[in-house]
Amino acid sequence: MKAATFSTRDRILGAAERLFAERGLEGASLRQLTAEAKVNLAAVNYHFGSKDNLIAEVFSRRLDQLGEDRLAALAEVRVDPQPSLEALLRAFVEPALAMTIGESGGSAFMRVLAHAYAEQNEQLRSFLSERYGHVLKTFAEAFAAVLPGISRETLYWRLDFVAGALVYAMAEFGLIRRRPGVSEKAHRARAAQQFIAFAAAGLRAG
Amino acid sequence: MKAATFSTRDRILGAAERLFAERGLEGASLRQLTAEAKVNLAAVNYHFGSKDNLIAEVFSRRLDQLGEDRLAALAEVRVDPQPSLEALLRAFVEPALAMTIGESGGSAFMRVLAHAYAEQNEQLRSFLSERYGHVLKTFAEAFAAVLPGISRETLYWRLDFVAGALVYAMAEFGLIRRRPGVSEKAHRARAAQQFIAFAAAGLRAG
DNA sequence: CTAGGATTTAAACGCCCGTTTGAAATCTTC
DNA sequence: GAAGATTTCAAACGGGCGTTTAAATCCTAG
Repeated sequence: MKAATFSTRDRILGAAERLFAERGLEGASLRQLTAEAKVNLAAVNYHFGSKDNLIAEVFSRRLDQLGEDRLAALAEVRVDPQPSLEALLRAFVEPALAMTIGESGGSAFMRVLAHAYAEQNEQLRSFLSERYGHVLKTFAEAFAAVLPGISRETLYWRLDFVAGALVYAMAEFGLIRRRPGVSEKAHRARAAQQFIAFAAAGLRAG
Repeated sequence: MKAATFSTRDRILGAAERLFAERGLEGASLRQLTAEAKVNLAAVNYHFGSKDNLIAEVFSRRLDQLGEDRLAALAEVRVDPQPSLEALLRAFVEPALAMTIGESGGSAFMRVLAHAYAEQNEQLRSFLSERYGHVLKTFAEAFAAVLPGISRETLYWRLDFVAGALVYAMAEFGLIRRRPGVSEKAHRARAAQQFIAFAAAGLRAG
């Protein structure tokens, strides 16, 4: 545990993500957070100005990365002029899954996101759509191209359902838990496979 | 506004549901709550013992009712010895939708539920599965009966996805908002129709 | 009508919160 | 290695939190 190899700022961000996920944005206090990061209480206000700014920074870091990864995966899929619906879904889902297994936080950030949704914070919501809307729009176009028989309204409803199921699944809200014998990686791979089959069928619905 | 026609206890429960949904279980304070209910601060602890007990009571009231309604709807559908998957889904979805439009709180309680999920409170989670697990189990059996080709594992995954999409849709997290001209009732009916088509296709997936 | 239990009330309890402060320590730069 | 900027630190600030208390009020049964 060489925490000292990370800067104060980075240690705060890491601890913030972990604790926000565990206890929610309001539930995680700066005192808990700075203790976990082994950093002085005042450091948050020194480096970020306020707790709210810290929250915004946590979201920006992750969502910018996730958006880039998703668009990159989509571009790769689109090398094929007529990609399958499943391939498009994979481009959407796998960067999110990779984020939740690749990092120390596990599914932490997805729970932060779920909290944010549940808190119905309008400020945060508009921040998200401003910062991230173009990614969803690009994917919506791509889905529309491979689902020619579907009205725009129906497509948007179904994308909403897909997003809901994905957050729910990735935050591990559901009944299904990873069994002791199964590695987290294998569990996630299974989740992705199940999810893509389910979502593809739902999007294609009669 | 004749608040006085409701008992102190009932006014607390009503205000609690509204505020918990707006601000989360931790975000809503007893001072805000008792002010909204036009009730003395100490009344919560007098009538419920603690804030935690009040939270449990809010969940119990709603979930007991929802569980009963869903099982009643399921029983009705099962009069037909070979009900359609869509009919089973309707029995699952419509009591939930009816709850969110019938009451003053709108989609309030669903957001309370989403908060609870996001908070990953183990105590609450086991409370939910203890109190509510039999309803989900009964539905799982019914779904299994009309989806003979599907393994148990796959069925559980898909039910998880369905639950996630439903909570997400009902809490109005998504991009789709009710348009000014459309009544809430009509909006919900459209949501139910879209959701059932999507979920049925997803459950049947190849 | 009145005694006694149920309810409501105002006030206070100790605790944790986010933020601010000004001094100490640590890095930079010449 | 001194000067100056950056970063860390302990301490304190005012304020909101859930809960408890004891007195005041209301209700009801004898």
